[in-house]
Amino acid sequence: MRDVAVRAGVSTMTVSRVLNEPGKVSEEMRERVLKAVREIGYLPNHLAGSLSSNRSTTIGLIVPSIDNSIYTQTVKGLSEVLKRSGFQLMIAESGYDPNEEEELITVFLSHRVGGLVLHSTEHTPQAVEKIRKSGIPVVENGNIPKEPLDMVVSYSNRDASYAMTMHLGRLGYRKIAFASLYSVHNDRSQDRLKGYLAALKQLGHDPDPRMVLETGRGLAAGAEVVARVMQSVPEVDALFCAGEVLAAGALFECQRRNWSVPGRIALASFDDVDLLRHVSPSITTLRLPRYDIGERTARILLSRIIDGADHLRGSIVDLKFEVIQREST
Amino acid sequence: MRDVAVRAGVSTMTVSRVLNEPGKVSEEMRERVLKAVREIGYLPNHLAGSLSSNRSTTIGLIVPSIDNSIYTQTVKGLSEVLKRSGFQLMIAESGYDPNEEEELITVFLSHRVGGLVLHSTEHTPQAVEKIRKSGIPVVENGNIPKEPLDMVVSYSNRDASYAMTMHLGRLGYRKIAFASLYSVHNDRSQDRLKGYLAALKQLGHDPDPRMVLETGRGLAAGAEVVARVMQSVPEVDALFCAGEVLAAGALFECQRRNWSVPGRIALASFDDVDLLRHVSPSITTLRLPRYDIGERTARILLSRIIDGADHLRGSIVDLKFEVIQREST
DNA sequence: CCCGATTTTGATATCGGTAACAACAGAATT
DNA sequence: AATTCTGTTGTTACCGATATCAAAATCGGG
Repeated sequence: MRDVAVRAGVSTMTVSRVLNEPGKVSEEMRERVLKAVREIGYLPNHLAGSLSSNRSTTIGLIVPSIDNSIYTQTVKGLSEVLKRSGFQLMIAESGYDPNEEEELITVFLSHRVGGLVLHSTEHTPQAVEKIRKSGIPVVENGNIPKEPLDMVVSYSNRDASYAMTMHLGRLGYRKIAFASLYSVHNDRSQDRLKGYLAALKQLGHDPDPRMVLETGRGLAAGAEVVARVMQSVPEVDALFCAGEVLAAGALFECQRRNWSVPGRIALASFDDVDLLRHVSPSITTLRLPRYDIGERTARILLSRIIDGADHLRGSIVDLKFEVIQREST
Repeated sequence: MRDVAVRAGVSTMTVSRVLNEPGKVSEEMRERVLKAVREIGYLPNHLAGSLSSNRSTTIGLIVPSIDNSIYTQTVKGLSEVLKRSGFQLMIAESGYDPNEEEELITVFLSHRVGGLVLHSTEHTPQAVEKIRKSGIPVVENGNIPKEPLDMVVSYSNRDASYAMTMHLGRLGYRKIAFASLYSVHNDRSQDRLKGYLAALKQLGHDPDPRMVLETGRGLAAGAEVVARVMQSVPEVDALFCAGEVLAAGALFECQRRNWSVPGRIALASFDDVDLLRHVSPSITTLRLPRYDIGERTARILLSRIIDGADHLRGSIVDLKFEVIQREST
């Protein structure tokens, strides 16, 4: 930068101004400086800038696992909006582990990120403490927590699950089973279960522990879960899989075993991915605002950081979802 | 840091040493400093550290699109290895556009990343120039380019495509069609086509332009492509889809139209994802070392950055792939 | 027990910018 | 014409760490 300043015959301060607040510099200076910048091929040093101004254009994002098609839509939304404002994303995986998450938060804080986005809504007390102390804005994304850290942009897992279960009930299914990922350290799964149970109650169905299943990730887990429930409760007539991979796995297993869907058993899913629309029968599911969550998260974070919009502190954005009725129910 | 130093009654330099080169500090000092660090809850400022030492623990990664299950495995490999060495990943999407890529490279350079990982192997001349000038290590990931920028960790798209086409030929298929994504600005597609054509030649089949198809992304594109080739060349007996989404889309379309697979038409895919194993018929495909690519990329980059392993400059790691024979062929 | 070698610690400059305020010129006000 | 205001540019200090080299402490050997 010094070189640019010398070449343009101005002070470094003027160069800095041309680059950051062009309005405050006269036409003539601006051109001289920009010319020098071009000639030298000068690249500003963001590290120095952030250090000096105590402002950072980096946002830290922690997702449970990067290779999950669900998060990628949100990441895309985030990334696209942030990029437009010259912000960058630092991404890390917590592997569904709150301690790992805490570690990553520490790393991001020491990188002095301007904001944090957390997909999980379960954190260690130390993590909460560190975030509070840092004072940077945070958005939680994966659920609507009881005690938000700061801002929240999400849909309600409970409400979505409730809506789908009610939908199945209204379609006339009497024995609706529910499958989700293991719910330890996963309040999304827990809330989905709550929604299911609340809907059953509303429908006047009796909950049956044999029809509430938990399993791991992957298509194989979906296959396993549908086989399991068909065996233990032969009269089951619908299976609501709280996860699109589980649902797809369940469908493939039904096809293999020649269980007609929805004739023998109806299938419903959580989250709308391309796959569910293209299999036959196409699968009834919930459309969740994954991309929007990313977009809104970015916007609200930028408002806080750039405009200092302190009135947004603690705001909760509960985005809409939709039940998509298809052939599988 | 100053606070810590005062509290421990030492100089900031000693604090810095305790944190970065504990071996060079006496037992006693180390404990005093660590105690003070804990008491104050001190978080080192990475920005300041990087600026001062001119070393960065951030790696920039540019992928064409984040929401592509193919890249996520590589990202995971990268991320896991980097994390172990305390490095962070900055991720951005180029949207398959070299100009956008150049822009992002500039941004990353101004963030003073310690290294760059590019999935694309096509770059603007300015991008190449900037990278050269910066002197930081770079790994290209998506293909093995004719003129590497620096290091390469990849498999050969051409060889993989050749291998699968030969495999189909050896299985006895006589009319093998080929479908890929649009090949403009996409040398992966181009190389896959080359491999296909080379194999046809080797097999003594005549290439037929009606059997070389290009299309967009998504399951619908796969459906469209199989319908198109069946109509224009009814005697086609195999379709090699250079992309796992295309292959899945093609299979679903076959199921819908009751074209038996592989009886009426065989299907082969590129890339091994869980889905292809679980559909019926399961789909013959190529297993590519996606995760390994990430892992190796991270390792080689770290060697360059931490150990200054200059002999690795320009090295090319050509990773192995595998043909997975399944029910669809 | 002293001297040079080695290890440990500290003082200072610096990394590349920006904040804060000072200096100055020309325009507007009185 | 003197005064105030406004807008532009420069000066200086500092952001929070590390590199470098000097100073102090420790050590081993004659």
